[in-house]
Amino acid sequence: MVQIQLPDGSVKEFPEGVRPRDVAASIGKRLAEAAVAAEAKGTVVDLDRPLEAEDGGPIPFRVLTPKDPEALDVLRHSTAHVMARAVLRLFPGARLAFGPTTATGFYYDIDLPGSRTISEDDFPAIEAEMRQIVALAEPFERFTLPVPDARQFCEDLGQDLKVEHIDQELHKYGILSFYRQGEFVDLCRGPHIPHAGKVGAFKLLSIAAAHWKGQADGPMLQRLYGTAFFDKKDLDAFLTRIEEAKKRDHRKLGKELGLFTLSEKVGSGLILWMPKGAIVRGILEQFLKDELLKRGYEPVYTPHIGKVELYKTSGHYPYYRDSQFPTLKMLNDPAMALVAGLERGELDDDTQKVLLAEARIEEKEYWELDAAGRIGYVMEHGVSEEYLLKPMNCPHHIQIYAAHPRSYRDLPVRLAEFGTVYRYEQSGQLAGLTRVRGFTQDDAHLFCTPEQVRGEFRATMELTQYVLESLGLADYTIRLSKSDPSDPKFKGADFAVWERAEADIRSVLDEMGLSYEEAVGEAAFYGPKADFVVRDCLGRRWQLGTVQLDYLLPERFGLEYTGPDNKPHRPVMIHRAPFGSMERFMGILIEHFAGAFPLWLAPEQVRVLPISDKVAEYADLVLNELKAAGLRASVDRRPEKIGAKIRDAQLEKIPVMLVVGAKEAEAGLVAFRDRIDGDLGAMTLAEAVSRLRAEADSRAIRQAASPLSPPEDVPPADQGEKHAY
RNA sequence: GCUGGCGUAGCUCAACUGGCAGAGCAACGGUCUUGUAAACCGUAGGUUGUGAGUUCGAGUCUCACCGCCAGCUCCA
Repeated sequence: MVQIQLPDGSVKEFPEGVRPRDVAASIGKRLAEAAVAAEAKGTVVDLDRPLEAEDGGPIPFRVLTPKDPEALDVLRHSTAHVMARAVLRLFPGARLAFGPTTATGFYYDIDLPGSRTISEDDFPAIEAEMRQIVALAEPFERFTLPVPDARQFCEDLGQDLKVEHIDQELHKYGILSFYRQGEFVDLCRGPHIPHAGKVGAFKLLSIAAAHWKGQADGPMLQRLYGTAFFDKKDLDAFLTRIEEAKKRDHRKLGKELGLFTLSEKVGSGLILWMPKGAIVRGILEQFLKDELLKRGYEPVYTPHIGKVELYKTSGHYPYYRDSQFPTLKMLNDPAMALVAGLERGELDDDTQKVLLAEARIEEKEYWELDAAGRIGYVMEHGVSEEYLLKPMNCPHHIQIYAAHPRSYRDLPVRLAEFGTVYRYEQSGQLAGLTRVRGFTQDDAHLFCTPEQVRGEFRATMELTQYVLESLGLADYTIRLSKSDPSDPKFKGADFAVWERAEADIRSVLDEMGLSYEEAVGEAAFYGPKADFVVRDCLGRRWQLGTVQLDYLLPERFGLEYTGPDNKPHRPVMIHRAPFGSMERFMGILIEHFAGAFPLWLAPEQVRVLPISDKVAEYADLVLNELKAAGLRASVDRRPEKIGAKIRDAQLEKIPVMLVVGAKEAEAGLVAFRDRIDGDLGAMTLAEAVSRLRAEADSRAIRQAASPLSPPEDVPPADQGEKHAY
């Protein structure tokens, strides 16, 4: 007998091998009809999967219906099978790779014969084929085979990617499961819905390429994305939400609202801040600067370039060579003379010989080259100085720390700078403000004693939380990024030190009561870190604020302080940036507010709207009062009707409009119109000003009730692979 | 960097299978003097991303390059 414990706590007995379907039926007919799958002992299983007795007492069990989120996941995975089946019908010879679900749908990686690709034009045909399959409502039938038979079976099906996967990964499981649906059979862990008829609504969303098993040098597969729901209404709501989310895209809003721009003539990934965007960014920077001064930081300024040796010492240069702009090379004087002479073609061999010697250039290879080759050779070897656009600020700040002897009494030293750094990101990776090639970090480096580490780390975490909360950004997760001893990135690291650092961070996070996920291998090469991760309007995850613990760079640069024992000690460094990058943060903030910044951040806070130019003089008076109160204001003097002026101000997302006509001019009033609450009626100018000042000074955040909940998360691939075979 | 898609006026988009590059909004000029989300009339605006090629003829077809978008890989 099998003992089954239902969600209400009651325990029922069934014969050995009873199927979840039977259990559901024993509870009620409607439940049995609605059943999609079941959860037994915390695992989601098919309705036909026999349940076996356990030693540990009754099996916790519940029936999953379309109301349960887990059921949606099962449905989507089954829909992925339906899609794969449709594709195999339309493209005979296609080879299947992986077909997992994601938080919002599913995809299947497919290799088409003859390097054919799928395009969106193929979607209607695939969807039509899928509809036919769904209409047949054929069951998903599970069967198992031992590895050798399973391997042969896949080979017979011509699914050699599956064969490869069995050879490399799955062989260790001994027995593998398959699901059959009509003529279609797929190696798959399951579980699945009982039959295809449960698929209420589905849609293919996009097509893109993906590498087989995520290996950059592996073959490219077609990744076909789709989503499915039990109910068409849910699908429609999902699609509407995607459309709404796209309207928040910071790239679209940034252009519409004149916040920033990009120019092909300047270069990809290089942001040009326009006046309105610069105001918002400037306010954010000032907000943080004020906060840092309160918290004992000292502002510093450092240049945009540094000698390449500096970054060789820090270790950044060798590690990130591929993602840096090339170095700036300065030639020594004789080398420059040599290049200039060669370009004019007027140097005899003797002169060249003399200049080569003066430039300290090895001449053996030189003479084998033609004139152009010689110029290149000299430019390569006659270098006196080589500079790098700084890819991060720490080495400069370290030099400030090291500029004079430090006592333990001076620590912690907290050096802060909005430092602009340059990284040559891969072209395909650039995206609006969120991934760029030049950006400004709200950077600071803390130098402290080992005893101070935990306190300083906690203080910086609290600062970051304060900053995010001040901006109404509550929807973030914290990621503890750790080392990975098997990753060459951490080669030569002292893992005893790393473990201590990771334990320090973990204990601070626990002490603060913060929940976090741990990410192995995500650490910086010099230390573990706690990252604040937020999502953009499309659900993509971005790292914003970060707090990083570093025992390595103080070592590499030989930093010291004198301890109470009058002996030299090594300080510990904390790298931290609450906003992360100003560019990325602005991008996220634009999307967060949908471009409608709260009063204290809005580029234009108030617009005075005269009813006609008969009150132009009064409008100017109002404007001057607003400006005198430190508010960013303008007057709309266009010969338009008031309705048009309101509409335009509303579309520009200006927080407050002050409408003035003859009535107001006569009585010294303004008609106060709020972007969110609408017409609030007439009030004195003084009243309006104090109201505005109060809202701005309190940094209040009011947002129009948004029907748009944040989009669902798109999980990292490793979380999405639960149906990986 | 890789795979695929897309580049037409400042913006949003038209232009049947190759056959005279167009509209709305914005801009500019004028009329109207306006009461809480779009007044009316007119003017101007283009080497169709760049460069080659095919063709009597290219926005449209081919190739290369540049840029953007999605995904993959990467991300100090």
